[in-house]
Amino acid sequence: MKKSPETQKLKPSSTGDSSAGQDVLSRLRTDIVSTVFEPETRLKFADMTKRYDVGIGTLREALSQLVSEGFVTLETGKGFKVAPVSAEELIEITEHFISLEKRAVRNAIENGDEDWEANIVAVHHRLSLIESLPWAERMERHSDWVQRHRDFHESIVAACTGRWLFKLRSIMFDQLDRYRFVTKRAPQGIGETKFEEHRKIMVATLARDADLAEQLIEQHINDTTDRAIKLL
Amino acid sequence: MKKSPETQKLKPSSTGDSSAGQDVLSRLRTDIVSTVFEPETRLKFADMTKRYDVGIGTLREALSQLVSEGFVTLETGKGFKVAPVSAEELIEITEHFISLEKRAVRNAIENGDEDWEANIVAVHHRLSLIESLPWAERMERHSDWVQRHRDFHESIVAACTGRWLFKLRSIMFDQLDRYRFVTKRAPQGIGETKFEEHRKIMVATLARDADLAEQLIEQHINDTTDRAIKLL
DNA sequence: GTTATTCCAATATTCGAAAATTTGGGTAAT
DNA sequence: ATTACCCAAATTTTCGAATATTGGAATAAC
Repeated sequence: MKKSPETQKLKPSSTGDSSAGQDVLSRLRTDIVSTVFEPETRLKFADMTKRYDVGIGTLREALSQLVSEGFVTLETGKGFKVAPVSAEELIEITEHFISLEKRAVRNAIENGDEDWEANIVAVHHRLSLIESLPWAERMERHSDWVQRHRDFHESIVAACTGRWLFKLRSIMFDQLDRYRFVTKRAPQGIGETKFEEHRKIMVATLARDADLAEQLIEQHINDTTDRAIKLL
Repeated sequence: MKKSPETQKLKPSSTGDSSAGQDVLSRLRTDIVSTVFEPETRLKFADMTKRYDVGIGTLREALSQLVSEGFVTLETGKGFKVAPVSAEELIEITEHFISLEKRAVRNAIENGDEDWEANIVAVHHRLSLIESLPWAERMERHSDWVQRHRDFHESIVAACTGRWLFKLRSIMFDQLDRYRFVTKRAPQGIGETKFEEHRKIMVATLARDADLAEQLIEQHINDTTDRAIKLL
């Protein structure tokens, strides 16, 4: 099983633990978030082994982790399915995420150093490169956007000293990503609004204004969720 | 591979999805929580397959889930290790658990029905059977106690309607369990105190007194954590 | 004596064949 | 027409052999 060269794709803020099995986990998660597999879809091994070119065992291992993360459900004997989505769940996830993210931002602002600041600026720049693109082009690179958007919000709270606070907010963020895909079909105008919101969040964070940063993030997330519910 | 009859062991409040693979996950988690494997211990497949009498693949699948749950770490190529512990982490986990549990209890008290109440009483009784035992005997059945203690606290918040609130509080509870084992070496007197605390929590919950239940739980958890830190 | 290299044993990782389970449909009995 | 039962196909679950990787000891080079 030769590794194709494109595996070497850059992963800026990722842990960097390359491995055949970890790759399929990552790809699977991205495919679910990007709704390549719709909610409730049965994930059959026969199809999957061909799509990802790995053995049944390896696939099973990746799927098992996604069960813990809440992306996939497992009924013994019936196999794996993509977890369902609902407006109700979106609302709850949003609630928890905002609560955790606000604490994480405050913590990060208190503890962040110069490297943290520099990374935010760098990652925001990468995000803005896609967000300032014409709508059609931006849509083509949607999966890139998903990754960079995640990186941006993560960079903001990267200096958070609470390991579990960070972990819990990341779980919730990944879940929100599942719902965010809906806004992919949103009208064109939204793009610019989000672009501006991200910039404001960055500025407030770098200015160490925790109150403002908290407030902006809360608005930013609530706004996205409201829009998503209407399109759900 | 014939299923031994004792597999039919009763699992009161569990999901009830019996399966060879799920069993080993459950057993493995219990063993880690019960510190059968000390933190930082390497989890070698050669030993494990004999201990749990399952294949490598099945074991790997269970370990993968435990990585997501935070009990185990995985360094690619180097294998699985039991996650480390620290007083710092214990404090943070306690903080998050109390915050989540308080919300979950209040929610459960608002939404619980008669079945919920009946289950609490039943599960508490099972717990009390062990907790009222002489100290020496109780220690012998420590792993039973771990399970029943978990079931008790879970039954209290079982009626919580927030699926993710319940899930997040469960993640934190399981993590706390890892640290609770330390109190296994605590002086004898503690047992009776905890016994009484559990009873009070049950009574307050059944009386639908959310404020009191919240307060009792907070004390109960903080007390356990304080004791654990001293013994760490 | 120290550093670098090679090799080997121990271990982790991956895979697909075999066993066990579920699903769907066809047949017979009511 | 409806239910119960059984069989066959499809699918999941489990396992251990085959492969790849790591760590360290023995040897060689400096």
